[in-house]
Amino acid sequence: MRYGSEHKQATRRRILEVAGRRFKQDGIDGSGIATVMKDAGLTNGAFYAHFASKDDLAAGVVAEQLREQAAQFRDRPPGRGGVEQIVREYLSPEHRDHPGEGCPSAALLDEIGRSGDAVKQAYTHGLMTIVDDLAARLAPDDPASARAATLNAVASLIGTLQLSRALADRRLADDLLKEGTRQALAALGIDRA
Amino acid sequence: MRYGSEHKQATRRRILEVAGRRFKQDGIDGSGIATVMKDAGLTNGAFYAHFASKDDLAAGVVAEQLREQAAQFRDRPPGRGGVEQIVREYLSPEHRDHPGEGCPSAALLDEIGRSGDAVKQAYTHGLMTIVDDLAARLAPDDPASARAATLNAVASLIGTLQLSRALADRRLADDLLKEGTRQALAALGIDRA
DNA sequence: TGTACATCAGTGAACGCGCGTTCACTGATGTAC
DNA sequence: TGTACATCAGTGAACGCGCGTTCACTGATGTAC
Repeated sequence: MRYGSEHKQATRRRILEVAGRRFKQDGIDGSGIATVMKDAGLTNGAFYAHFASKDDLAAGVVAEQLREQAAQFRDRPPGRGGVEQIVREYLSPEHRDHPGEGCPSAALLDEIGRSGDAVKQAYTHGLMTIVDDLAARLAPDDPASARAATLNAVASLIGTLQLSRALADRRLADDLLKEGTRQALAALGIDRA
Repeated sequence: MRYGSEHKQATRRRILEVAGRRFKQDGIDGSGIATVMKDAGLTNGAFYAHFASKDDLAAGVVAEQLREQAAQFRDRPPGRGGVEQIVREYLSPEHRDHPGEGCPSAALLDEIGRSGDAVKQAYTHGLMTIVDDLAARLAPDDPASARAATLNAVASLIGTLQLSRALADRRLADDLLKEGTRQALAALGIDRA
């Protein structure tokens, strides 16, 4: 079946999207290609017309997920107000309870750390784009100076969300999100009015 | 072959130990039971004389790893000085480069978040023991008051180490560890002389 | 003290299953004449 | 305008392999007599 010229790209995008959700829910190791393709409404054989290997897919997913996250962050109100909103939503119980729709870093960070160079490169580039965007909001006159502190704050957010997902005690997890929000806003120099 | 009464316990401990190293290096999903048993000098069939399932092993590994980590932390100098030492070693390039010998939280946190209740319970109990020990060092007169801030600081340490492992850029990863150390010590109220 | 037996940690083959990957094939569509 | 052909995204069966788990069996040792 031959399709229009934009059809294949659309399919590729659909695979990346459903794979992103799957990977974030079940892990990369925990997700099979046949399942991903079924989610995309296709059969397993079609996969290799779009990606060279599962590793290639993982790199593509990581890049695409961070691109989407960067775009979502850019849609927030400008300046520090937008950062405050990002932090509060990031460390919300809703985000904790829906990893499939949430941050790729929180869901996949230690698997990315164990992955090959292609995945790590894609991750590093994607994350630093987000960090630079945030630094520009926090220190518009000299974003470079805020880069290190921003990267560290991002690491804290990721660790806090992950930990809140791993705790069996709901109250403890809720308290951690609240304390994390307070500390993150303070570390970024955002004080509530 | 029948052995002395303490033999089986020793074998169980050996399996937990090698599984801990494997899991931290390759992930839980990424480690097979046959491989773990071979590492322990046994064949696959013997596994089920010690554990009910792979999940049961995972819960045991998580508990044991955190017990060991708590013991290591208790061996440090007393009070805040010990905490400073813990933070500096935790966020060292050596720790980043040897996940198999390092912190179970940093290596496994998002897999633990996806695990069943038994694993999460074991994790929560083990981690809170460590957090309470640290809080007692930081606020000997009222450890309960320091609990939330300490838990949050631990989350930050974990996220920072994980992120430094996922970055493809060595310089960036090194800088993150340094900035993370600075911020962690400040957040815990430990100022250098 | 010497012998027969019970115990049980560990062996190793086998189970069904899903994995990542390959490949001969299909068939709807765009293109050439 | 109508027909023949080339294209190529997607199908679905098959590949070898390692997974978690089961189980009949082994054989060195502790125990009973």
